[in-house]
Amino acid sequence: MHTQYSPQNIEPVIQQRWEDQHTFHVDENSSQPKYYCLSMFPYPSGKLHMGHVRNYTIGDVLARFHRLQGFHVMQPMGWDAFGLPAENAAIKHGVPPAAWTYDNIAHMRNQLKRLGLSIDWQRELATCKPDYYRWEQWLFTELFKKGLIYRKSAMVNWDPVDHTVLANEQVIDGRGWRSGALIEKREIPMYYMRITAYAEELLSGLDHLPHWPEQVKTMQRNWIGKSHGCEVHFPYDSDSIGLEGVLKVYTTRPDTLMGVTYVAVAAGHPLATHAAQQHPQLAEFIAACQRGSVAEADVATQAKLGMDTGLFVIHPLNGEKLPVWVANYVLMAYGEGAVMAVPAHDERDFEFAQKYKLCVKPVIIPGDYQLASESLLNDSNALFDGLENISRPALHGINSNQVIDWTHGWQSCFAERGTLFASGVYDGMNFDTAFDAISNELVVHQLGGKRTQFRLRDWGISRQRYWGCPIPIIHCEYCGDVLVPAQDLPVILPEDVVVTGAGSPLAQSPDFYACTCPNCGRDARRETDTMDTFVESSWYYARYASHDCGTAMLDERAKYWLPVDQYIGGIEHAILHLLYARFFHKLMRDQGLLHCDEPFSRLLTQGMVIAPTFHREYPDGKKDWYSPAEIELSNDERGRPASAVLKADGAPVSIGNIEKMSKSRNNGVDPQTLIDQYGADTARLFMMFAAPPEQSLEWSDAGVEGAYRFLRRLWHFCMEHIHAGTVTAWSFQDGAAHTPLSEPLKTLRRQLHNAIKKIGDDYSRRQTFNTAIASIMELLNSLHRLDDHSLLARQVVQEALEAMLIMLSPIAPHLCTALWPELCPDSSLESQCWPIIDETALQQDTLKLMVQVNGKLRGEICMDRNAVQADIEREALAEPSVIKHLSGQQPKKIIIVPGRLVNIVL
RNA sequence: GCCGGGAUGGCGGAAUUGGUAGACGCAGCGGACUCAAAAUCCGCCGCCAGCGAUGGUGUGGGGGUUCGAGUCCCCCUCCCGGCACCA
Repeated sequence: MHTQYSPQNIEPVIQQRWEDQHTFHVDENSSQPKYYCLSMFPYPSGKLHMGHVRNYTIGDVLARFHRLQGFHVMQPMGWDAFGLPAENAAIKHGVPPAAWTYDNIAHMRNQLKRLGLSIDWQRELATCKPDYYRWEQWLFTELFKKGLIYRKSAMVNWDPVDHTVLANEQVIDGRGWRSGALIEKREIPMYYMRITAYAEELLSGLDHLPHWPEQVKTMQRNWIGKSHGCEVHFPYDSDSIGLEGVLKVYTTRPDTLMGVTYVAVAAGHPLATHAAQQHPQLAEFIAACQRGSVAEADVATQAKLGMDTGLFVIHPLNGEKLPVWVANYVLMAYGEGAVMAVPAHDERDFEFAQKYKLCVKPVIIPGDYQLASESLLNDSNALFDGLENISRPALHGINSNQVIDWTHGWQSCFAERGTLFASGVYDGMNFDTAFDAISNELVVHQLGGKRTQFRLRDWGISRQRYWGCPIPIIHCEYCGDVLVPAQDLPVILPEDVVVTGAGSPLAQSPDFYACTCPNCGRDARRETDTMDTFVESSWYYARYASHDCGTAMLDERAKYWLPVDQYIGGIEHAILHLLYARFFHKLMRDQGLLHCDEPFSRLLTQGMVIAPTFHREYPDGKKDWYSPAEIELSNDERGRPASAVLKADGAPVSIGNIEKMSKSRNNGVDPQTLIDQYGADTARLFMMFAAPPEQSLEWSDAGVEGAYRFLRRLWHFCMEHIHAGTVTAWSFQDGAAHTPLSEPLKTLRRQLHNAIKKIGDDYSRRQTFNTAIASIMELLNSLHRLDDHSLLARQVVQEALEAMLIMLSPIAPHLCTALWPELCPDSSLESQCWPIIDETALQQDTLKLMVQVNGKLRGEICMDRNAVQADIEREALAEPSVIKHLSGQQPKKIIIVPGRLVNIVL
C-alpha cells in the first residue's frame, strides 16, 4: 500500500471492484428492512455541474450511512431526457435532439461513476426511450377513459414571426428570444389532467408527511389555496348591456359586499368581448392586454390598467348600478375571470380606484379602531365620488391616538376583518356573522351563496414541441378524439427529424401524423403535440422498482420498494414537480398499481448552488450568456467583482445576478477539473463540508485545499499507526480486566464516543454533514496531540481510527475502503456496521460552569458533577472577578442553569 | 405583485430546547525545518481602547419580551427560490 495518499491510484481500483462485484445491486429478497434512497434524476444537459455533485453526494452519504445501519438499500439513477434544451441545441448546432441527448447521457454517466456513487446501475432508465414512455401513453389512455383527462383551450405565448409557441423562459421583456418579435397571447386547444379532482387529498395528505420540510408543505398548501368564500351574481343591467344574465364573481370577503363600487373583468371575459363590439377604443385596449407574455409574474408586475366598458350590473342586495371595467390585473384563468371591487378594503382595488377616480366606500371598521365620531357615521352612508371626496369616515385607534382615513393613502389595517357599518341591516356584525347573513341572503335571492374554491388549476399537459412523449390520440373527422388502442402503443417519436425552431417538426411530418382511425378505418390525423416533461418525472421513481417489466407499467416489486424512504432534490422543485409526483402517485394507486398514498416518506430539499452570471445584450434584446470558465474577472479593492471580460476576445461582458446554476444562464461550474485534480473523495468531502445541505451555496473553490489536506493527514496518520505494528482496538465490550486509562486517554475516549453519538445524529435526524465532518476533524486533531505511544494508548488510537473510518466512509468511501484492510487485516469495510456508543466513556466527574453577573460573562468555576445549589452559589460568589463586579452589593437573585451557567442578578 | 426562505469575523460556516457567540475549515500573520522553495509541523487571528492586566463593543437595520436573545415577537432593508411552457 502507498505511503502517500494518491486518490488517482486508489479510486479507479475501488470503483472497478464495486462494478465487478455488483456491490450495489439489490433485489427484493432480504431479511433487512428496505431503504429506498432517491435523488432527483438529472436533465442530461451535457456536463455535471456542482448542483448535481451536491445532490448526488447527499444521496450517496445517506445511502451508505443506512447500509452501515443495517438497511437493505436501493439507490437508482436515470435521465430526465426529454425537454427544450435538446431542441435549442438542435437549432444552434444542427445536431438531432436524440443524438445530442444520448451523447450527453454517456458522458454524464461516466462523470457520475467517477464520483463513486453507490448506485444500482442495472436499474438505469431514460425517459426518451419507448420502453419507458409507452407506459406513460398507456396511463394517459386509461385516465382519458376515466374522464381524468379532457380537452379545453388555453392561452400560450405566440411568436408571430417564427409561428411557434414559446415557453415563458423564451419570452424576454415581451419579445421572442430568437425572433425578437413582440409576443402575443393566443388561445389553442390542449389536453388537461384533472388534478383539481385530487385537490382535497393533495392538501390533507400534507398533514401526514411529518418528515417533509415545513416550508415545502406551506408552499404546497398556499399553491393549492383552499379558500372559503361566496359566489356572488350581479344581474346584468339590461338597459346598458342589452342582454339578460348575471355576472358571476367569487370573493373571500362577502362581508365587504356593501362596499362594492365597481366590478372588473379580465380582457378575455365574454362581457368584455360583448362591450368591445360597440366600442372601438375598448377593443383596442383589449387587444393591448393580449400582447405580452402569459406568465403570472409578468402579468402581476405590470402597471395596472383598465377601461370603462360603459356597461352596468346591479348590486344583488341594494340594487345599485355598478360600472363594469376591464382590468389587466384580473386573470381569466382564475375563479370566474371577474372580481367585485371593494377599493376601501382591498389594496389592489384601492390603487386602481385612485388611478381612475372610482368611488371608495368604507364599510368595515378594523379591529383596533372605532369611528372618530357618531356624526360621521350618518354622513358616511353616501358614496364618495372619487378620491377628492373620501375624507370620511375617519377612524380613531382604540389603543392609540392615531386617526386615519382613506385620504391618507392605503393603510394595511383597511384590509383586516372588523365590524361592519354603512351596510344597512348588517351594521355591527363581525366577519363570521356577516359572512353567514350575507350568503344566506344571496341564497334567498338565488344570486349566489357559500362556495369553497381552490387556487389550484388543472394541469395543461400539451406542448407544441418535438422532443417529448407523443400524446396517444388520433383525430378523426367522424369519430372525434380517438385513443390509440393498447396494442398499437407505443406511439414512437421519430428520431431523424430536422428542428428549425419554426413550428413543430411533427406537425410537418406526414409520415408521423398521417394515419387511419382505429374506430372507423378512415383517414385520420395523429395528435402532434407532445406531453409536458413534468409527466415523465412524475412517475420515474416507481419505474425504477420495475425497471425491466415489459408487460405492465409497474409490477409487484414496486409494492416492495415504495414509498421512497428518502428523496433528495433542489428546493426549486418544492411545488410543481413534487405536487405532480404526489398527484401521479394517487393516480397510479387508484389504477391498482400501488398500495401506499404518498410517494416520498422523507424529503430533503437541497439549497441551490448559485454562481454569478455573465452576458452580453444585443440591440434587438437578445442575450448571450457566458460560462464563468470563459470569463476573466477583475476585483475592486474590497475583493468584489468589478468588471469582467471574455477571455476569447478581451471585450467586456455584463455581470448579472447570482443565480442557480443552469443551462439557460450558462453559469454552471464543471466539477471535472476538481475531480481530476483532487479525486472524488475530496470533491465529495469539500461539497459536504461547505454548508449544510438545505442552505443555498454560492460556489467558490476556496477551501478545497483544506479538504484535501485533511484526507492526506488522516491517511498519513493511519499509515504511521499501521507501520508501528498491528494492535487490536481497545474494547469496552471485553468486560472488566482493563488497566485503568490515564486522564488524556479517558478524555480522548469521551470525545470519541461523544462524536459517535453526535455524528450518528448529524447523519440521521439533522442531516447536517458539515458538522459531522468537523467532529471527525477534531478527533484527528486530538489524535495528533496525543503524546503517548504505549500499547494501551495505541489500542485506544486503534479504537478511534476504526470508528473514524466507518463514520467518514459515507462521505469519503474510497479512502476509507482502501485504508480499512490495512488497519484491520483480513477484514473489509463493507462488512462493518456503525460503531456502538460506550455510555460509561461519556461520564464526567467535574463540570465547568460559566459565571455571569447581570448576564455578562465574568468567570468560570469547576464543580463536582453532584454539587448542590448552595455549593455552586458559594463557589460562584467567591470568584475574584465576580467579587470585583459585585462591588459589595447583595445579589437580588441567582439563576443556575444545570451543567451550564450561573447568573448573578444585582 | 403574490408565496416560501436567507443575512453571524477578511471568507465558508458552528452555536441542536432562550444559557460561554465565532467550533471546524479557508485566507492572513509569526515561528520551526530547508542552501532555497514547496510540502509538513507549532503558535496567533471579530472590532475598538490599552504595553499589559483588563474594559467596552459585536450576529443586516430599528424597536420589544426576558435575569439572559444569533435564537422569541413587531416593523424595515437587501439577497435567493417559485409563480403553472426551464428542469
